[in-house]
Amino acid sequence: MRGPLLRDVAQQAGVATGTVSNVLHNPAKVAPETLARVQAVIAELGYVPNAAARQLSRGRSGSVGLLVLDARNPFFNDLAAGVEEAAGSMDLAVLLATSAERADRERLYLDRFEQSRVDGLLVTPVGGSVKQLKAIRDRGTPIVLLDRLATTPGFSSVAVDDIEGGRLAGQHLVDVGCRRIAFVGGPVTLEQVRNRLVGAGRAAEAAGVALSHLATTRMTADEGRRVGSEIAAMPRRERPDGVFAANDLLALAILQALTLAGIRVPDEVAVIGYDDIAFAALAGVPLSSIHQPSYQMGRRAMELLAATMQAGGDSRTASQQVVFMPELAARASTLRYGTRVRPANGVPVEPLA
Amino acid sequence: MRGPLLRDVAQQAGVATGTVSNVLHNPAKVAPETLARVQAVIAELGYVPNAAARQLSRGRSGSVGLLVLDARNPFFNDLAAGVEEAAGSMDLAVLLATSAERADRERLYLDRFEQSRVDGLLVTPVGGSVKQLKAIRDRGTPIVLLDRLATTPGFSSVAVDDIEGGRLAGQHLVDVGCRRIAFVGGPVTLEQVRNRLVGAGRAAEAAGVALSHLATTRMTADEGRRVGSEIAAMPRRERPDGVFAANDLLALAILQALTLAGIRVPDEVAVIGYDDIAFAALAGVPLSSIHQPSYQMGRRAMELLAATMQAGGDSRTASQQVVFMPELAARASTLRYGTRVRPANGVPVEPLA
DNA sequence: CGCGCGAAATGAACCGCTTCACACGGCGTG
DNA sequence: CACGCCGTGTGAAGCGGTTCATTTCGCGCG
Repeated sequence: MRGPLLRDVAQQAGVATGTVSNVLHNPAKVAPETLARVQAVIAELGYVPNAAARQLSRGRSGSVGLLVLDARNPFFNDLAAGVEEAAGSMDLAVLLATSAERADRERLYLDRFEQSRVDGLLVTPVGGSVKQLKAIRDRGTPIVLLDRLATTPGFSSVAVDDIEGGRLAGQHLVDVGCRRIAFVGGPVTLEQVRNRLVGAGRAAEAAGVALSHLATTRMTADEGRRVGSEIAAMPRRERPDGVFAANDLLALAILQALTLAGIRVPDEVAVIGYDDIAFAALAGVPLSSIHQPSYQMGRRAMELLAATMQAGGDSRTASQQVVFMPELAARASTLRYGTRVRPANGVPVEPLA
Repeated sequence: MRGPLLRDVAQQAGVATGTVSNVLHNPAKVAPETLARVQAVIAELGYVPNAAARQLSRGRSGSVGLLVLDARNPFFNDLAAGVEEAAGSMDLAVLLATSAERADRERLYLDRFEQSRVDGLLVTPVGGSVKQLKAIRDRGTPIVLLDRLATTPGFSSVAVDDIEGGRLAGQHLVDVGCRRIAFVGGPVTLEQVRNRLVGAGRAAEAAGVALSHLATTRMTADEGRRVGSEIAAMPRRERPDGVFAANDLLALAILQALTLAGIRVPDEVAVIGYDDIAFAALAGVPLSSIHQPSYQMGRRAMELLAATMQAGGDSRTASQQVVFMPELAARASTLRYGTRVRPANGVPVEPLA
């Protein structure tokens, strides 16, 4: 039941195996009529090259591994699309895997990738596997860290400035007149959460506005609903008049809980999220959010990786850190009547449709 | 710069290559102390097996290919998660790719998968590549079609009954008192859209209710907004009092457009979507939808594929069609005050093979 | 004491392709 | 006319594992 081999094609066409190989990869090096004949035989026999054999003899896989935290998160989907796009134009295949934020799965997939001899690796690290990453890199596989600033020297990375993102969100709430801001998110073991909180804190402090932190155990809709109801249940004068949620899923759930409780958004409470997923703009009250150029980040990361791969063979190239700036996408959930908002850096403010 | 090979490990540990291979795959066949010694050397040298070489000599890849239409669609994310879960428990790796509904990409990835000698293939066909799929199957790779009933004999498939889903949605709108229903979606070249429309048509007809079709060119938020505004702009007596959108993205956009235009949902217009994505329940007015057991579909498809793979080697097994039943998820966007809705039928029905 | 047996280890043959040193005319050039 | 070169082909030597028939050895048993 095994299919025809390259040597079967060669025999059938009356040429050497090397010639068939050339027909496949260097058509220019083959005389026109030979080429035609061989191609005909290939079609006739239904020959399908064996990728494993090719990889083995070539010594390169022609693919890169992409390990993300959560395949269901739109942010990572966009990121992956960007990577794929860039990889495609370089004739590289992308192997995608999800760690689901679990260290054991991260280890598993990193192992698999290394065994597959990927030419490069793009990783959003769960954390804790720095050692393994170093080992892989030291064995010769270029690695670019994603969505996390490389603290460890020797790694390149593409990330977005979460502190600045937090600051933007906090400043925006201040700008629309909030005096008691609540930051919702957690666990703080997540670097992103910490940084966004820090950024918001700076903006609040600078404006002399109070900032509280309502912790969540995870960033899910359930947790958002819970916190939303808690906020709604607070006595009016203690209640925050501005909520900054660490991601859009939380924000949307909070928004819903508040609305259901009869609290007017943005008049009584302004709400802003983070990530600017497609559904943010689709909410009943369109949700303000912090936009990250996820697609571009993916592209850029892949380009950076490619550069490292080129140089990587022999020279120890300096690592690069690319930091993207997040942007404010202001929508109805924060834009109170009569508020005037300074346009954020470059970004079109989108008031109601 | 090349890493240590299996034979280096063997030499260093003073054993034959076969023994090292056994240490890796049949530890039970190796004497305890030899095992320990070899493992120590492996760790010391940082030996990483070469997957290509292993695959070449074993003749199997230990992986399956999964080709979906759209990686950004939550439905496919869930499906993929189900596949991955099932595959994981069978020690199979999943290679994921997106055709983006483009026939050329479908061809490309099918080729790649076949060249990688995947042990099986799960495909949501774009359409038009039936021929290629047949060829691949005839060359010996088991294939299970996803989210589409296999019309071609000889293919197994896992799908959901879209006609029934359409009927459920239509019936629900009838049940909550709608007399003029609009179906929104397109293009009708998509089988799913056609079937949902047919199902809705049956329910409407049976109840003697009018059903119109507002066509869209694509199922995107933009198109939803457009149609939503059009509906809002209609004179009241012509306006539908129930809208069934072919997916949730459309539905959410319509919902938003109606709300923004000051039309009360569900009182003036009831809205129901399809897919029951996570964000449906998070909308300002929680969106009713038709739920598909995407995760289970993924699991089941993988199991079906595994069964085919087992049998596939020699016997020509009968193909199986598994059809899941969609379920109504009734929420605020259709539940008018005082309406009584018959509970939807309980459990997914799987007709046996 | 000789024999058979199972546990442990061996190592050469293969898996299917790419590569590359080399062969073989035919042709323009000095 | 001899030479070198170029356009075409050739085919054997790897690439790095797995497999399996075979060898080795210690031990219980008649």
